[in-house]
Formats: sequence, structure tokens, C-alpha cells
Amino acid sequence: MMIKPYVRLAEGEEVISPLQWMDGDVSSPDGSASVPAHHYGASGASQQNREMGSEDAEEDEEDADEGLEDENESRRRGPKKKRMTKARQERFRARRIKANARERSRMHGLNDALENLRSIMPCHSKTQKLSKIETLRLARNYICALSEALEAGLSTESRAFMETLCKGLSQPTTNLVAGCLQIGSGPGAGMRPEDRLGVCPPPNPLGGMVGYTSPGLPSPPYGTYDTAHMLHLRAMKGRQSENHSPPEYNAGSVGTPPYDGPPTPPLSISSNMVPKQEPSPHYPPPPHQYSPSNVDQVLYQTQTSYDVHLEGPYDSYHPPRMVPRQITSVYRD
DNA sequence: TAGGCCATCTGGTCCT
DNA sequence: AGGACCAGATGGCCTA
Repeated sequence: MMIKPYVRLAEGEEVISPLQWMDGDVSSPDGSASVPAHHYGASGASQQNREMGSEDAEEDEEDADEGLEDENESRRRGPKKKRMTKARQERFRARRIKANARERSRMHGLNDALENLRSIMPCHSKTQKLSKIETLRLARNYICALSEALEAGLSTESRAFMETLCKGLSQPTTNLVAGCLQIGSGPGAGMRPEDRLGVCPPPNPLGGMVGYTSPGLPSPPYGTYDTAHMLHLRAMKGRQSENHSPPEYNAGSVGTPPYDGPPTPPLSISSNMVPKQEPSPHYPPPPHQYSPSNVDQVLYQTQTSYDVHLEGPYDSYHPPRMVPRQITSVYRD
């Protein structure tokens, strides 16, 4: 028999658990479940607990069955296991069902919080949802990047900001971030609303795009983009210090590189914004309007690192695909 | 088809 | 005693 997977239920819906399923006719007389053992996972010992119940006493009926203990059971050290009477089984199941419901609810709360976090990330797409781990990484990077921007008075469109933001992210997420923050409003005008990216806070109700992601940007060949060189850049800045980062965040490691900056300065709510929140009618600005500064020059390069692929028909549900152009050279001076 | 991600169940541990 | 939290295990879904 196949056990259906659990899905997140709408409010009011009731979940049927294997334990409840156990309560049906499929339970064997001795109380051990017919639920496939593999469904439970865990070790043999745990499995035994599940079947025998590791719960506390049910005094009645106990002594009478003493002689029926199997030999291994009687030789075992430690407190003797109480036998699983029917009443104890029922209590155990009821408690387990309650615990399962609590655990589900707890995890839903966790997921809701994660969803809230996603919604204020600089890259927010309903069609290309960040995974949990990537959400956390990006959140961490975002905080670091904003802190650095505040500290150094840099633009949140600066290269440094982008670098920090993309540190240690997976290739698809890096692509998403890049597409998010570097693509202007022009070609995306016809996109699905849910593909528009909110830049904390979400899109300006007055209209205008704050940027968008291409739905399903292919990973490679985008991706010779390597964050290793970013670490290099940071190392050159000589800002190695303090234990703000987990030990695994070393330059040579695969995980998210360390944030080696100073402690995060206090951020006001209003400061938790990036400039693109107020969309410019000319974003990205044409070259002749662009600031000649070095950082902006680099930024302009990044903004022009995608071409709009106009091949084939497209409409609001099939927006033009963004085709990368030499993304690897974006961060080179 | 393998691998990534996810939801869920579960037992253990800690805390109130 | 019961709840919160955690980590291990499992199977389903999706995508490259």
C-alpha cells in the first residue's frame, strides 16, 4: 500500500497521519504497525520504541505478563520497559498525533517566516522561488552589503554591493540576483506581475518596474561567474578581522565566504532600501547620461551584460528571455 | 535518472 | 507532564 505524501493543508483541513492510519484495521494485533518500516526511518532501537512504546508506566496487566518477556528483553540493562497495553497505546498515539500536529505547525511558522524574509530580499520572484538555504544566504549577504554600503557611503548599485550580495550564492541564485539588480525596466514592461522583483519594500504602487528576473535563466553558460575572485578583492582590502563568520567560511571553501567587515551598524527601517525602489524612467540610464565614476562604469557594464533575446513571439506571459553577454567580465576592472 | 528541495513523521533532549 | 526544538529518515516532486 502506498502512503500518500503529506501536503500542507488549508486551514481547517485535517491531516491523516500514519498513526491514525495505524488505528484502522491495518494494525496488527500486537500493536505493531503495518506502516512500512522505511516510512519511519531511524534506527532499529527507535523502531523498537515505536512498536513497543517507550512510554511510562501503565501499572495494570503488567505483572501478569512478566513471564512472557522475551529473553533478550529480560537481560537488558537499565529500567525495564513497560509493556504496551492497549490503553497505553492509545495514549501514545494521541500524544504522538498531537506532537505531529504541533511539529507541522511549527514548521509552517518557520516557513512563513522564511517567506516573509524572501519577500523583502532584493530579489523576490514568485515564479523562481529561492530555496530555504539560498534565502538565508542571500539575507545574510544583504545585511552585510547594506552595512558596508552605509559604512562606506557607497551606492547600493556599486560593484562592492553586488559582490557582497552574491557571495557564496549558488549559480542559479547568482543569476537571479544579477538579473534582478542589473536589468532595467525597459524590456520587462510586459512581464507577469509575479515576476517583477520587489526591492524592499515591494514594487512602487505608483508604477514602474524595479527590475525583474528572467524566468528560468539558464545556469551555465552564465556561469563562469566565480565568487572566488571576490574573496580576492576583499582580501586585498585588508579587512580581514574578527570572528563574524562561521569557521567554514574560508576563501578556499565552497560555502558562503566570510563577512569580514565591522559589526553591523544600526539600520533604520527606512534605510533598508535600495535606490531602485524609486524607478527612474531611464533605468538603466543610457551611456551618455551615466556617471563617469569608476564604480558606475562597472555598473553600467553589468547592466549591459544581458541582451534581450527577442526571438520568437512573446507577450506578458512569455517575456523576452535575457541572454547573457560575457558575464564573466563584468567585475573585472 | 540522479540530485536538489521539500514536507512530514519520529524519538530524543531540554525546559517550564 | 507536556511543549519546544532538533536532527535523522523517508518519499514525492521537479528539473537538468
